[in-house]
Amino acid sequence: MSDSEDRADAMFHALSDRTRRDILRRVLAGEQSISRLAASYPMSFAAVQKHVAVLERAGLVTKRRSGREQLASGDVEAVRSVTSMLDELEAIWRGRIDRIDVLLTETPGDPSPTPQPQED
Amino acid sequence: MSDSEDRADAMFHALSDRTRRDILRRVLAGEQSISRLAASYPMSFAAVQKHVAVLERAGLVTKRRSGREQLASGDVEAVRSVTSMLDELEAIWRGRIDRIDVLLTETPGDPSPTPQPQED
DNA sequence: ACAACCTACAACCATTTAGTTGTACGTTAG
DNA sequence: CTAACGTACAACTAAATGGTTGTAGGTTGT
Repeated sequence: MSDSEDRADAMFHALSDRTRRDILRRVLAGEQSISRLAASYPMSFAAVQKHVAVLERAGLVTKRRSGREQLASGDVEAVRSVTSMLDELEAIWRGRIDRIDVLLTETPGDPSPTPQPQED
Repeated sequence: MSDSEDRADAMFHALSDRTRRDILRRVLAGEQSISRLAASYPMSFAAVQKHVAVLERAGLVTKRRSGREQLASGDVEAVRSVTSMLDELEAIWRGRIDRIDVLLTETPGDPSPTPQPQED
């Protein structure tokens, strides 16, 4: 149903942790094994593994197996899709949105099925 | 210490909830009272109040009192600052960062104070 | 004055999150 | 073969999150 909103939730959530942002920077700069990444942070291997999993679920990172290693790399297209969500917010501010009602969802539960103009 | 990282944490976290993103869209389109906002969502007034507070702490929204109403409006500059964080990630991917070691923080705990080249 | 309205905030609850440790399993090097 | 390495995953804990209800205080209109 709200598929793109689910994706947005996952992406922003993935980016809301500094360790994950740091991991993303590294794997955007170049493929890195999980253990290589884990060595960079003052936490357990499993913790870093989980962070990578969060990034992967959000689509910001992809994994590729090479022998016994798992190589992670960042997906710049996913980063761009987040940027465009923010650009959309900026466009709303500019008032340059054609059909603003499409973006201003009455969201979960939708108490106003009929799109009332909602003026004062 | 990691002041800008704290801010980034707060901003991305604020954006990671669809209700908050929707609220942000509305207040970017124009000032809205909290109760007006609350009427739009299938949750209690207090819940919406908390969401606005999260957005406010992140600096994405500012509040102004007008009589008995509290008017919230979106700060587009804050949105732009998030965009530039993402642009920075994209720049890393392009490999066009001058001093990448500044961005690739050894983060919390910093186990490698001496910036080793870290080649294979 | 008084009722209705808007807001603030505390207390509580269920779920998720970020971290830990421990175990298990495939892979690589001697 | 065996030891060391890289990973996966389950189970657990503490803290944060998103929601609720209830109470209280300032503002507005009649």
